Amino acid sequence: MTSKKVPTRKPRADAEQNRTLLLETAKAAFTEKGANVPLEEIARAAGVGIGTLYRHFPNREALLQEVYRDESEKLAAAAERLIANEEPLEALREWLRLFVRYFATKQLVIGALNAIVGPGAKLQASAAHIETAITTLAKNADKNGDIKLDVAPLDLLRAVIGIAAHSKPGWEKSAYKMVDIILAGMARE
Amino acid sequence: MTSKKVPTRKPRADAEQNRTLLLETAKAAFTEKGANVPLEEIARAAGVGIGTLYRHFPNREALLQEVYRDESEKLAAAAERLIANEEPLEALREWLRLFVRYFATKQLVIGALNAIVGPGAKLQASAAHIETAITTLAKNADKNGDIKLDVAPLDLLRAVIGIAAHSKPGWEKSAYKMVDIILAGMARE
DNA sequence: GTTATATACGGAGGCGGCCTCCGTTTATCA
DNA sequence: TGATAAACGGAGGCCGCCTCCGTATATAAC
Repeated sequence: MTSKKVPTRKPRADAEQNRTLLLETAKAAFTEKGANVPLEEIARAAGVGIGTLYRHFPNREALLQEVYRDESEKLAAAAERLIANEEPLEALREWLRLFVRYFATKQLVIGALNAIVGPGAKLQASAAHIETAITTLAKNADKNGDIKLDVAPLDLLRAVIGIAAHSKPGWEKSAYKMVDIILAGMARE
Repeated sequence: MTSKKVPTRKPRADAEQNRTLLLETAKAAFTEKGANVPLEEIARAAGVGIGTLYRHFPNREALLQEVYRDESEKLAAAAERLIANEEPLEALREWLRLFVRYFATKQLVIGALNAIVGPGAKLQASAAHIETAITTLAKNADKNGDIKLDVAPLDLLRAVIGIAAHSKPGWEKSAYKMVDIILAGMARE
């Protein structure tokens, strides 16, 4: 009972084109104007009807997830690389900085992060990647005796995001410092 | 050039009544349903027109500010008391916990906090109280050599709020832990 | 090529929230 | 008991979300 009938024919070319086009347009729009751009504006900019946008992405979160799927995958990959090549604690620290940087250079902030780290997040695609990454890194550092992990790994991100969400201009600096503070605070003496 | 003509007569009684009524209603509504309740719903619940609500409070933030002015003042008072009676570091820690508790028991979270700690916050009433409180406490602990204060005091709140904003059920626990972690991380060894 | 049909398109329109504007009502004061 | 400033209320404009469905078209079978 997986897929009813499968007399399906090949997905239409125009559909796939539009999908891609929408993703590109959306990415630009999110970067430029933040995660709350009216979806209708994105559709217009892409030259398609609003209905088409919604057919491809049932809601804003879905669109955000897809748009930042790349980034999430890169972050996930970075996590693996760091774990392989660095001391656990430094791996964790470096990854957190990477996280900050990724979302500093995009105007990603709040909206998108809600999709990833928020309460409702259906742990899909990007969300899952991010959560796996931070969890692995944190547990790794914990097992290695570097830190005492007595908060949920995601809470580390949440704290950092708190900074991102509220300070406007150069919040990365503050976020970096917060990373160091938090790691220092979790260190086993 | 302070106040043009002052042939002003006494503010009308019904106006003041409505204002108070609105504040009470709003507080209940915010507590029950979070900071995003439709303002029209509040107006309706208070039995006044939407116009009246907007005349008294030009926007949602203004309303939130007023509603939580009490709490802010209490927090400010607590800060003074703690500074007078506790070791600087413990004063800071205790106040941060108080902060968490205050906003845990109301459904305050996100929306309201944006008004206080967010980028646009016009540093009005409550916002000013809170900022003064945390700044004083932090600097106090810094001068006493307990911590090395190399982030903006408000960033401490922001990190904690980050937790509040994303974890649903018992986020206070996590927030408490984060407070301890952060303070430990800022400790001078 | 033609044709049948599943697939995709577009945008009108319903809904709901924000906020303004202004005609009506009313408390205050002389 | 007016005259008048103050306050009220809610209709309506605007905007964004999202759905629905009539229309257009790429695909595949012939």
